[in-house]
Amino acid sequence: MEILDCAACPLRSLPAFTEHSSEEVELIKSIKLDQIDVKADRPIIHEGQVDAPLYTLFSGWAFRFKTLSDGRRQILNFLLPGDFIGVQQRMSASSIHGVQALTAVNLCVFRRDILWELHRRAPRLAFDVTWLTAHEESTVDDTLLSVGRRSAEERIATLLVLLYKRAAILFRVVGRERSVPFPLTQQHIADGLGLSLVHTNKTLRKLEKRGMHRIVDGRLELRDPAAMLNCADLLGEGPALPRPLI
Amino acid sequence: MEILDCAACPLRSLPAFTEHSSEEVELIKSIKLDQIDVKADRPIIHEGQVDAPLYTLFSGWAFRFKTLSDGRRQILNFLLPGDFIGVQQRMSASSIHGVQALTAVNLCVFRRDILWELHRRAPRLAFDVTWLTAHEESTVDDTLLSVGRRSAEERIATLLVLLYKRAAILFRVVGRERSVPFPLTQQHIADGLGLSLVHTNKTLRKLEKRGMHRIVDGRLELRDPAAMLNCADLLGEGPALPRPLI
DNA sequence: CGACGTGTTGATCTCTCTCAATTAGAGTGG
DNA sequence: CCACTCTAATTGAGAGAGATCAACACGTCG
Repeated sequence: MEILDCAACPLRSLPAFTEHSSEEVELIKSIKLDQIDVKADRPIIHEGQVDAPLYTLFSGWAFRFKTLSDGRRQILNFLLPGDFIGVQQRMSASSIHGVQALTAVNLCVFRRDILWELHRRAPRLAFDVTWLTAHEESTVDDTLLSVGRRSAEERIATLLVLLYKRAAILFRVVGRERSVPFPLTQQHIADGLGLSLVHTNKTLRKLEKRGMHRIVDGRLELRDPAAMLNCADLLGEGPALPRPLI
Repeated sequence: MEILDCAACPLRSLPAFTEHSSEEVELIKSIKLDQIDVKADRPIIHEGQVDAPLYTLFSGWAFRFKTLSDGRRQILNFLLPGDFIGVQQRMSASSIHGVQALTAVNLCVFRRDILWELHRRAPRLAFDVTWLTAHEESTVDDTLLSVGRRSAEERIATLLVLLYKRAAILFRVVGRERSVPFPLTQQHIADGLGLSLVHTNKTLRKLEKRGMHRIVDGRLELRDPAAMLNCADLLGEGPALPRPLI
């Protein structure tokens, strides 16, 4: 893919995102190194990698994860367009996670020292980075609550509702379409919720038979949003809108 | 307690923390509103509270948590002196967590709009805030890995090791003392690891009988650090040092 | 002295895991 | 065009880690 001009970035024009000043866009443009493609299921950042650059996910889905030495894997959170990748690697020496493409993705690549430069030259953008970081943490908090205290049914309902909401904002629902893109395999769901693959399948099937949702052709449809919300014990937790570095 | 002069802050002089310039200290001083005490087991920030100020934990232990509507509670992470409290509340409209004192604590209170001011006037300090936020997220990441993929034994070993390391840095081990302060009840451990109280007790007891640790009089001693590390599947994950806003 | 919080232990119960086997679709090569 | 392979989804059966229920010990405190 051709390197896009940040000033014409189509992502930023989505209703989900707030405005940048033209100087800010210029700065972003000046620190953008490249724009790259990564194929589905390929690593973006290896677990333990320390010299990774910073990325903004431009298109496609990805996820952050950690693994134990015997291979058990936990997905920490899912990344959608506009999400920032690599702040933790820059900031913390310890406790590294990997990032992997879930679908084919396209990434904007930034100089790895931009964080400091941003803080010096564009406090507003730096503020946004802090915002995004804090926001990502709150997502992990939600997942931790699920994995620690919710039953398998509740966990899955929660995940489906939250991902549906995020996807619905980013991928405008066309016409009377009631479904959103949903590229996760059941293995991804299992690894994201601390469940086994088999139990994930059975639980998913149970919810589907109850008429609560349907996953077909890589799309998710919430057929009974009320029941889903109820099962998830999520009341009015509207997701806040991130301000991506784009 | 008397309001301390930031310039003379005893916390900052600990080897754990890096230097601030005198201008930075002046700025911190100027945005510091107060210094308050909160008794053990008392809320610092209520779940759902939106107008909370920002705090730095000056002394004592605290924890962040979320609860489900039926009362199930998940502790997200434990807070020790130097930790920052309240960034998420400021940044994200959704998904609020509570913060509660675990022991009696003393907190430095900052104006709630300092985040923006910091970014404008002291980029280096703002950078530190981003650092702390990212670092706190990596802590939650570790816990999520534990809760999602580790057995009860492994979870407890992991928690004990990580808390021991943090506490050992902050509360210098006196003389040939091999123990660190450890104010958590078994209920806290259970809520932090997604386990039931009973099972937490039995697992703790099992590890203790194996000679791996001892918890007496609010202090934790790792009697067999190697076995602990091995059980935790933690190899060389030295905790990075935070730069607190103090 | 009784109430309460914390820790301890035994006895069940069950949710979730592990093992195993089958189906269906997509890709590959001869 | 047809074996062959691989991945993802599916379903049944049995096993087990951890939950729940219940009782009791101990120290602190009003």
